[in-house]
Amino acid sequence: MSKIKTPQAIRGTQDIFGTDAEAFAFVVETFERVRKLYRFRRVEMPVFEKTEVFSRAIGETTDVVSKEMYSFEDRGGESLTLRPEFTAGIARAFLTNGWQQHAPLKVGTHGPLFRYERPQKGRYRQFHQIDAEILGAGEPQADVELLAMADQLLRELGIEGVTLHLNTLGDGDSREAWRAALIEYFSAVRGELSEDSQERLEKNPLRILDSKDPRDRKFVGDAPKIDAFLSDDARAFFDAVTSGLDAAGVKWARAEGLVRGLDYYRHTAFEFIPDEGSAAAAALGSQSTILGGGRYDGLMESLGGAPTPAVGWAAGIERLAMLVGEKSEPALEAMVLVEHDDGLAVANELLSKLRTAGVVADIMATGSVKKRYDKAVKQNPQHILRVNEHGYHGISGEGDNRRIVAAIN
RNA sequence: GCGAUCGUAGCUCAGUUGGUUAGAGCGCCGGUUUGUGGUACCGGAGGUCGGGGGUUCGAGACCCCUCGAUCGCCCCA
Repeated sequence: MSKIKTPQAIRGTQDIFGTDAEAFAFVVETFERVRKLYRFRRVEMPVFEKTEVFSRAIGETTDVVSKEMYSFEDRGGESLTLRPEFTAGIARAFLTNGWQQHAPLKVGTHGPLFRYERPQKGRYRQFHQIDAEILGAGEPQADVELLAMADQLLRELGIEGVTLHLNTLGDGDSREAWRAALIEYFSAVRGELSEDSQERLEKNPLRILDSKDPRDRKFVGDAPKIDAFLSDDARAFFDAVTSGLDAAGVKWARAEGLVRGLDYYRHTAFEFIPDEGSAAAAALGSQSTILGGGRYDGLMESLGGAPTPAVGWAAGIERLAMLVGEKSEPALEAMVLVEHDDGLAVANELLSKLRTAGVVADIMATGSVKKRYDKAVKQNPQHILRVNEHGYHGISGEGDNRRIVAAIN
């Protein structure tokens, strides 16, 4: 018999099991419940799209597109890509399916995303997000509702010590003027910046603002602020968002340095980040953003559609699952213990009745009688139903067993 | 893409300055003793020490490469 080598899992993928899987499911279930409260409609999206959907929407120069996508040619020679995010695909669907007729359209979804990155705590190559978008809504009210939903979700997940960091990038003109000012400002001290930021100066100068490098931090404080470049409209928009949040009881903090890495963002940008020193911060390590998003009014045009305002956010399920605490698997209410194999038929009948009645039940029917009891007890059942060759002959266990008794009679 | 640490049975880990048949606990399988559901004990299976090269009389221990994990940088959810 030749030795077959077991193939190993692909780097950066996870096999989630037990209490971790329960925490994962808890996040998804809570999201689904809150989603319905806010009347976000469920959508299911393809896991892959034509590569251009992402390259055009997200931006060719972004790290996500330039070095993190899983792209391949299908048998027809077409370049396809495993989705690295939800937003671009949802925007494409909005355009190709004529969802304009439903605008403003609130949708939510969840599922796996793929990014070729170095795996790390809270960062995987196949990871999972929950996602909420409001398409075709240009009013600040949409931003407010979306953020209120995110805030409620985090509360219902029982996650504490997390703050909404909020910023505005202004409209397209504001953003460009600010960007130009930042380039001018940082170019003057170029030689003193970190190597990373010297490169960012070319590719994405906004990102210098949230650099962690002390060499950069020195200059960030005095860097030009977006507020100085906001048009009156952009300022009014942001004010409407913040006053709406206040009215909705959503706590937030202004974060002037907060920017987004993807090209399509305008106006509102936000991240929910654990407070320094909190348990959540410790649990997440350096991958600290648990929910992030913003307004992407320019995205539809980049996909060839009519100008369509939209806002959205996404949150990493793995990161949220790390914060929701231990989620135990459902308690075993009734264990049917088969003391003799001739009792199997009776046992199966009992099991059927129990489960039909909604009782969490399992069966133990292998090994010696002693082993059966030992193994059954280790699963910590609330009650044990004994079955032998003569049939069912009793129930034991602490506490109320009326549901169980009623189910089997 | 860069850096640091790490990789021994299913799991958690020991394995002294390189030296005879690689160990423990838990788990698993079998049994004994108890016990009319949580005990104690005995035995067993299971590892080409992540993989590949090299140094050496001899390497799980040293060197190189590679794969993977973990944690940072970067990026992002």
